[in-house]
Amino acid sequence: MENYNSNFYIPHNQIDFPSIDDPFYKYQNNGYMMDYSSLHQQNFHKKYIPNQVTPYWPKEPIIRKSSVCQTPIVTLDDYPGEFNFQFSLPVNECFRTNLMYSKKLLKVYIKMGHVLPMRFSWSSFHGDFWLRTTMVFREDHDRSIPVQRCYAHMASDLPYNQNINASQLQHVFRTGNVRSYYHCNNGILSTLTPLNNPVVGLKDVPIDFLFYCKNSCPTGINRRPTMMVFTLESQTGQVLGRRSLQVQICSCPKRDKERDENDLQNPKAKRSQEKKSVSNPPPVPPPEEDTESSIEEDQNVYSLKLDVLGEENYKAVLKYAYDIMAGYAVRTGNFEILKKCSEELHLCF
Amino acid sequence: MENYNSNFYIPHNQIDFPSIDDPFYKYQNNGYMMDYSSLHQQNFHKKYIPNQVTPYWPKEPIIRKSSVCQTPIVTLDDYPGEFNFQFSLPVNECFRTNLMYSKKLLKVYIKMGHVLPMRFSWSSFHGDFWLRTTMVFREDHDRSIPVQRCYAHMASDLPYNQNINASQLQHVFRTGNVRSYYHCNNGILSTLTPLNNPVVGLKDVPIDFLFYCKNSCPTGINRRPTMMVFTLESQTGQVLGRRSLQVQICSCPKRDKERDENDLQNPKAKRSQEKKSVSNPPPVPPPEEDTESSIEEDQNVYSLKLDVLGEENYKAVLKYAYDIMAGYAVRTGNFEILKKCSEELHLCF
DNA sequence: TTACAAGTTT
DNA sequence: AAACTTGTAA
Ligand SMILES: [Zn+2]
Ligand SMILES: [Zn+2]
Repeated sequence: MENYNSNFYIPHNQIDFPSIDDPFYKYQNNGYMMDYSSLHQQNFHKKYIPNQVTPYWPKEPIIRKSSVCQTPIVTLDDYPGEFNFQFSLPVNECFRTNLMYSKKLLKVYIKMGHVLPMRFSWSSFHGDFWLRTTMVFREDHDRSIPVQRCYAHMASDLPYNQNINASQLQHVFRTGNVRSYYHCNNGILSTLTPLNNPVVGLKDVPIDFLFYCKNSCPTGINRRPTMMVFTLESQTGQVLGRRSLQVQICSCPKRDKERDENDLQNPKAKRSQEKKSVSNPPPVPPPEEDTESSIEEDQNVYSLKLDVLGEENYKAVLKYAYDIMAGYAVRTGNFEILKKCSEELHLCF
Repeated sequence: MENYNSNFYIPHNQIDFPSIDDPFYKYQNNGYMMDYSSLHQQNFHKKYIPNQVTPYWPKEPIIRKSSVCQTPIVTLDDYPGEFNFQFSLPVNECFRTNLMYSKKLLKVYIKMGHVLPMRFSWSSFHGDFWLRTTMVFREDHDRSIPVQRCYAHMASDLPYNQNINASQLQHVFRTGNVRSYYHCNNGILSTLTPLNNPVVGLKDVPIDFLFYCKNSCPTGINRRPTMMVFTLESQTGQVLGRRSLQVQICSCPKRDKERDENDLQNPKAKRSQEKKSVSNPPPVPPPEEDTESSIEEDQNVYSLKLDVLGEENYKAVLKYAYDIMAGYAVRTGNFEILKKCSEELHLCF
C-alpha cells in the first residue's frame, strides 16, 4: 500500500469484450451494446497501465473494516479540508470525441464505455486515505433518489455484465482500480478506492472511471443531470474533503457540450440558427509564416503558469505547447521529455 | 363457445393500473411507465365491452390439445383460403391521436398502452376456429428473430406486469380476450384466441390487441419495422388462412404516419421543407353553403359501396356520413340507427 | 402541436 | 459531422 503499483488498472485482455473485428459486432449492436472501440485502441490509456498485470480480483485486498461513510452526501459544496483535497483531468484527454470537458460549465461529457482518467491529490504523505465516489442527481429534488443503471444495461447477458462481482451490476460507473469496493447504502451506490501516495515524481494519483449506462436511459437516470461526488475519507470513514464534478454520459459529447454552452450564452435564442453561423465562419486565409528555425535546441525545462482568455485560445496554447515540444522531440530524439511535459498539462478544477 | 359473449374483454377495473389522478403518476413516469389515459377514458372502447363481466383468468378455458401451429410463419403473403379469411378495423378508430391507419402504406401506428380493435371474419358458421397472432420483423433478414419486449418493459415492478401469467411477460402485445393462450415456440411468441361465430347481426368477430412495448425500444424491437400476422387455424392447428398488417408502436402515431407517407411521395426530398409547406397551406375561405334543410326524414337504410380518391377525401366522406346520421339521430331521437350504421363503417384491408 | 433532446445512421 | 429519428416537454 506504499507504492504506486497498487493503483492497478483493469488489464484489457481480462475484460470479456467481443473483438471489434467480430462480424457479429454490428449485428449485436441492438441499441444497448457498448461501443468497445476505445477499449480496443491499443494506446488509449496506455500511460496509465502499470507494467505489472494483476488479476481482476486481487487475492490480497486492501482492507477497511467497514465500507460505510460516516457522513453520507447531503451537500455538493467543495470542501478542500485540512489536506487540500484536489482533483484534475489531463488536458490531452479533455477535448476528444469520446470525452469533452466544458470549462465554462465545469462539466464532463463522456460516451458510455469510455474512460474518465481522473487525478487526485491531497497534502499528506502518510496515513491511509480512501476515495469515495458517488453519483447523485444534480437537482435538489432528485438528490435523495439513488442513481442506478437502467434495466436494459443491467441485463445479465450483456458481455460487460459477465465476470463481474454482483455488487457491481447496478453501478452506473466502475473504477479502473481492481481494489475498489462497490458499496450500497439504502440503494445509494458508491465506490471506495484505496488512495496510495503518488509515486515519486508524480504529484497526484490517477484513478480511471468507466461508464456502463447513459444519462438518457429510461428506467435509469432518465435524462436527469448528474454529478460525481468525490470524497477523501480516512481509514475509519471520516470525510476529510469533498469535490464534485458534473458528468453527462451521452452519445455525442461534442455536440451536447456545444449546445449547452450555446444555451448558456444565448438563452432562449433559436439554437439551430446560431449554431449554423458559428460552425461555418467565413473562411479567413492563414497569415504567412516564417517557419525557418535557427534557434539552438535548449535542454532546460521551464515551468510556466498562465491564464488564457477563451477556451479556444486556451486549447490553442496547449496544443501549441505540445506541438513545439513534439518538434523538439523529433529533432532531438528525446521523447522522454515530451511524455513528461505533456503529462504535466492538467486541467485543474 | 357458441355465442358472442365468450369473446370477452378485460374489464378495466381488474387491471392493476394506478389512477390517473394519482399525484405520483407524473413522478413515476420515468420513461417507461405506460400512458394509461386511454384505459381511463370511460367510453374508450365501451362498445366492445359485453355486459357480462368475467374474471381475468376464466375458470373454464376453451381448450385446444396443443397450442402448436402446424406450419410456423415462413411467408407474410395474404391467403384468404377456402374460408375467405378477412380482417378489418372500424374506421372511427382509424384516425385518432392514439391510433392512425395509413391506407397508402397499409400500416397501423399505435401508442403503447392503447387498443387496436380488430375484426375478423371467415365464411364458416360451424366448427371450432382459432386466431393465431404473431408479431414478426418485416425485413426478410430479421424474419427469423423473435420479436420480444425490451428489458425495460419486462421489469417485474411495472404495474402492468403484475397479476399477469408468466407466459405473457415477454409478449409485445396482449389480446383483450381472456381466453387467449400465450404461446412460445423457440422464442417466437404468438397468441392463440378462440374464434366464436359472430353474434347474430354482426358479420365479424372483434378482438382487441393492446401493446406493451414500442418499436423503438433498445434491447427489444429496436426500431425495426414489424408486422402482425393473423392466421386462421383449425382445432388441430392447421392453417386455413393468413392476413398480415404492418404495425408500428410509437409515441406520435400521427406525426410518424405523415412522415412515412411523405417519404413515400417525395423520396430523398428535404423533409422539413416539404412538411412546412404541406402543414401550413395558404388559407382558403370556405365556400358559402346553404344549410337550410327542407327534406323529410327518411327512415330507410341504404347500403352504399364506393371508392374515393385520396385519403383526405375518403375521411371527409366518412365523417360526413357519420355526421349526417348524427344529425338525423339528434333530430329524431333514434340513436340506434346511428350506432348501427357507424359500426358498419369498417376499413377493409 | 411545436420544439427540443438525444440516440443512430449516413 | 450532418441529417434523421423518435421520445418528451412546453
Ligand atoms: Zn442504461
Ligand atoms: Zn420496450
